[in-house]
Amino acid sequence: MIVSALQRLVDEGRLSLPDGVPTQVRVERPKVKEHGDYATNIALQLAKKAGLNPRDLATDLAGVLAEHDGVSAAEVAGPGFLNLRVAADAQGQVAAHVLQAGADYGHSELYAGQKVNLEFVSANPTGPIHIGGVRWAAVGDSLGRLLTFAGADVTREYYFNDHGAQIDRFARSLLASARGQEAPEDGYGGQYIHEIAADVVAKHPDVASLPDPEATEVLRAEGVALMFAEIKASLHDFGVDFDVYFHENDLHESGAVERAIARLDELGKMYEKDGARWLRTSDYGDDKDRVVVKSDGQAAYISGDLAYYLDKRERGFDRCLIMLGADHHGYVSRMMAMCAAFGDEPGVNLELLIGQMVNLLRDGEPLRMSKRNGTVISLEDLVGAIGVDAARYALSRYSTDSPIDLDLDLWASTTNDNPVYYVQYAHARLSSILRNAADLGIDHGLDRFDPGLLEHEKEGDLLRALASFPEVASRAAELREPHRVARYLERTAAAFHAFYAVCRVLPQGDEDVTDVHRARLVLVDATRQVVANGLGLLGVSAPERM
RNA sequence: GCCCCCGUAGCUCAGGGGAUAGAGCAACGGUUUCCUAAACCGCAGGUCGCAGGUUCGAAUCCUGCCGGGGGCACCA
Repeated sequence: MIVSALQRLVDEGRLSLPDGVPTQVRVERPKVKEHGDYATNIALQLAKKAGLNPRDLATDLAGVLAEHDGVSAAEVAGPGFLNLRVAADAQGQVAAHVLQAGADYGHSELYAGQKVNLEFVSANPTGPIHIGGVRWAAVGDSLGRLLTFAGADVTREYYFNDHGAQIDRFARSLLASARGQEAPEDGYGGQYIHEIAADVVAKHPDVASLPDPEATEVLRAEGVALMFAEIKASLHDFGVDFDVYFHENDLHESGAVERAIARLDELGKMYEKDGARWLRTSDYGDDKDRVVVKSDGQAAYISGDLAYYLDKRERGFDRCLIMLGADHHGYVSRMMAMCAAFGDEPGVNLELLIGQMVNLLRDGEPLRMSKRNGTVISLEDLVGAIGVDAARYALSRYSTDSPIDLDLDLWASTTNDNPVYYVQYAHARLSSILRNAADLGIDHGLDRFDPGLLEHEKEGDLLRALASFPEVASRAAELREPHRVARYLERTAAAFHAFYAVCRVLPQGDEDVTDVHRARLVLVDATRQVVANGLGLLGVSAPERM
């Protein structure tokens, strides 16, 4: 629209642009509503090229744009901003769009046709999921929902690390417990070790008396299976289910690791030094090359990553996203280098999302966690303390770039300052109005909806909030930032509560039902839908009553 | 020493180059004959860590410094 207006000015000889008319003009929704419904800074950007004063250019543009249907006003403001106002009925129409789209409102085709692999949590099955992993469970799952909403074909994947030294330590810790001995120096402690060891012993009464290698093997296999089942169950209770549980062991047993290394060999990315086989990651920005096969012939950890990445690509994933904690940020450059070594594009085919840590406080003091001593705060502990909804919301509400301090006492006792209730309460209130309307037999079908009746300031605020949901959802998916949805919901809930305080929706007493009541009910219905859609993206429930 | 993240109101944090930097909590003062007061309204609170640079315009982008957190294996 603005492009054609510019073109018209040029055609009429009122404007000359040496570089031609831009094909794209950035239009944004201003933060302050006094600046209209849409605003553009195009005049500021083009003024220099056109040799005009920005305000004059903006004024000319405004004159052309104001003639457009659906534009109620075009104003020049500040140094040369152009603010556009949408006619009231066009704005009110948003509510009808929302109800027509229903649960799909906000859906986009941003990633249509793309297969996305989203790997997250991937905690080792050597203990319960601890608090750090829970953040990725909440954020990762929500990101999965967002990407699906943005049209991607998403596979949630859990990389199940059942190969290597940590599992060995786990098995030895179980053996020690089964024999009533102290946990090994480098092992795991804690109540869960004893419980799992006891479970295995119940199944295999003679396990403690077997020779070490056999006993360790039994405990490893059974213990890992039990631990894994427990992790899966607690994630499920948290509302997080994975499509694929990928076992690292399979990569080693199927020859996938050898194939990945052979592939890199063909590409000339490998060399031998000091009896080990190295990958030239430093050619692609890594600090130094990495050992893939150790001098003792054992595969180094990265070999599993190589094979795993290749496997994902061979399974047809266009984008592989991996969520990692800040303690793994050192892997980013080597993983990206690995991606490049395969001839792929880092940042597109492989993307690593680094999130900061979660710290727990009790009585204002940091809680020290130690796997050795078994002082872990698990997913169940957190959920037991504050509930699934509050936990998921609290963990998703902040940018993953910032560490969060969760004060357990605060979250457990004073739920009042928890924003999740603010949003959920809005949903309950909305549902309540709709229930009451149904009881009164008021029909608010769209055939009778007159969007022009929604002309109160607070109705406008609310409509603008509803209109911005699709953009918020796709932006959150694009930036991999679910917290934007939470913040959006808080803004929208606030707009609704403010509307509710001044705009009566249902008729009072013997009052007749008017089209204003019906129009407001459409708005309420639409708001409920948007809040429900948003909460759904976070995996938080939308209660009908509170 | 090198790498990553952060530094915005008393506290916890939003703010992907724009207009007067926002919200919740905490503090203070109001609002309920009627749709859920877990709400609303008002008031107050700021050198956006510091210094340069780019730009018509910087909390936002670049460089340096200071402060906090995390990480730098032929461990996994």
